[in-house]
Amino acid sequence: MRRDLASALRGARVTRVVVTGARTVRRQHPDAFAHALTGARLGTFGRWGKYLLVGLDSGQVLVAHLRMSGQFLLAPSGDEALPAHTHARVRFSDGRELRFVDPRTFGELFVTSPELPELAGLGPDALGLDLGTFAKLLATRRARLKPLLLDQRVVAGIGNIYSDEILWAARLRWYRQADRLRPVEVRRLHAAMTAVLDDAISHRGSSLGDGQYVDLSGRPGSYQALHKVYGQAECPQCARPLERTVVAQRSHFWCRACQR
DNA sequence: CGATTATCCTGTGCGC
DNA sequence: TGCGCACAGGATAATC
Repeated sequence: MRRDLASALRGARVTRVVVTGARTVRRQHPDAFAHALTGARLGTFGRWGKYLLVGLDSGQVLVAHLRMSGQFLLAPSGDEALPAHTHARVRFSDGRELRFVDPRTFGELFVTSPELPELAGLGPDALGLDLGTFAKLLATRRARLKPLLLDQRVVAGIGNIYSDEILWAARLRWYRQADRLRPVEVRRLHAAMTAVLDDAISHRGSSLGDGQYVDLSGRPGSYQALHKVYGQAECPQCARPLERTVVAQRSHFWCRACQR
């Protein structure tokens, strides 16, 4: 999504902002949000974990999180048909319009200072975390691996799908304690984290049956076809039925034979 | 520090 | 077909 936004909107000038969903812009008054954005030119497009960071020429930053059901959709000039659950619209000087669509309204948008005070406490991004730093981070945590990978304060950017895929690729069980991994296991976990996330991004993400996640043009990703365990019935390695266990209030899929 | 639970919402798919 | 229920990509506050 970051890459899509960057290639479509770098340098675009905001001419009008309409907020129709108060829950979507809830950290600040919608009028203040609209005011901070109107007239700004979009410059840089960053990402920290699951947060999208759009640098504005005003020096401020537009922060977005899609949460469970959020979508960014870019409509061509003249397209007036609004999708259901459109909560915010950002119009550009060339007539195009960026829509934030979000049925469950968990997603959010806000404009803040480049110091990103709202994101204090967010851990380092999972991509770009070197092995040594990752190993130190694990060595200080007693938590089990599945909850640890989901904890954005520890490592930012891994959700329920990818934590399952990463643990399977690393051949590690969800309840292994982070500070008790052997060095070879830490290396496997780090390699799996990097490989799974890189692969998922190059396949443009995972879109499940209800098509919630789509790209800026409304097209689904294709990584779901490569899921090894998430939502699957049997292990692609050993063909045995996968376990499905509730961990940290989420469904976790794992193989009793292949993961230790 | 770590785990567990409830909560914020709407849509979908299932069994009956 | 219609109804009630379980469940869904996430994060956070409260509680133990």
